[in-house]
Amino acid sequence: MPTDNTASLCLDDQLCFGLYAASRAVTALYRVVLDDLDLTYPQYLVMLALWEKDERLVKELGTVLNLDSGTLSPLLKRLEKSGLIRRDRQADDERSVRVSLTEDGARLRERASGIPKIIGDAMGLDAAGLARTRAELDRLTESVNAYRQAYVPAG
Amino acid sequence: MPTDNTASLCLDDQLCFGLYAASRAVTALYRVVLDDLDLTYPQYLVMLALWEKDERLVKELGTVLNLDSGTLSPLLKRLEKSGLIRRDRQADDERSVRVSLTEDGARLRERASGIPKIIGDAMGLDAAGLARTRAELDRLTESVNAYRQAYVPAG
DNA sequence: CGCAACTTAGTTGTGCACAACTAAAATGCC
DNA sequence: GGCATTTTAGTTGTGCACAACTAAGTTGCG
Repeated sequence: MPTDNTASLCLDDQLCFGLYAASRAVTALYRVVLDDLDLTYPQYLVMLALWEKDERLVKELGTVLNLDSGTLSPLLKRLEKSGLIRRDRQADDERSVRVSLTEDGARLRERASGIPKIIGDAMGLDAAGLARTRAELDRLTESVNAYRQAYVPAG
Repeated sequence: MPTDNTASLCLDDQLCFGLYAASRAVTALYRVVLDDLDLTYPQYLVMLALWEKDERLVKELGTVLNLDSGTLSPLLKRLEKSGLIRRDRQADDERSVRVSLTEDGARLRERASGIPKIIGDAMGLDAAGLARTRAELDRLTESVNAYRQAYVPAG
């Protein structure tokens, strides 16, 4: 048994592995839940963002979800192909692409309305526990990202 | 502002998105840290498992890391190609493949010894915070996995 | 104006994850 | 022994993530 968890090369001790495992477990649950809507989890996240606020630029979606165009472009193409979104070049700035919901895309929101409750139940946390864990993870994400920005290899 | 976070179709409120973001942030940090060792994060996890206990069956690695052969087989092939591990069929059970460290693979452990501290520092948590968050995530993973096992679509 | 610098999407290539499937070996039951 | 069942790795195909790059449009500065 290591005396210092923060410096052990042991799988079980590491928070990062817990994070990796938890994230995959949640995604696996989303997979079975979203199967009915024919959405993947990242696609669901894009739909969430659009249900919250329609007509977003690709750039905007990238900022909100922390994804680059290398991930978003093909994903959005698939959502367009399945008829949930439209993509059109902005007239006043031909570089930008505006993503908006189709009728089908907007309608899908109702069918998705029960999902947050399912996921919440599965996590077995009350509202306070959810908020607290979420806050902790947000803090951790920010801390790790800040550290990475400042990180210089072998320094 | 929604009155019930557990049932809102809002991106910012959802723990699962926090989890997804945190997991990707940590992986991104590992990417720059592991660049020096020419390992990806999942490859590093396999090496961790082998440093802890050498000579593991593929099946065993799959259990420990929660990965199936569809993920592990090509990953192990890459580790073999880069000279860090060996793979040989078990003599007494030709179905099984035993994965073991090469000299280079074993030696790499020393170069990796500083990594847990870097990651721990980046997370900005003391030992108690790390242990607590880890325990919370483990509980969450188990709860979500149990729920998924029992989940019947539209039920 | 002219052109370099920047911004925005998209493409290409690599490596996970995972579902669905295959192949081969071991097990167990008659 | 014979054969269905199970176990174990591996293969194939899809969809993220992300680095590196390209293409096209916009901005800003001389």
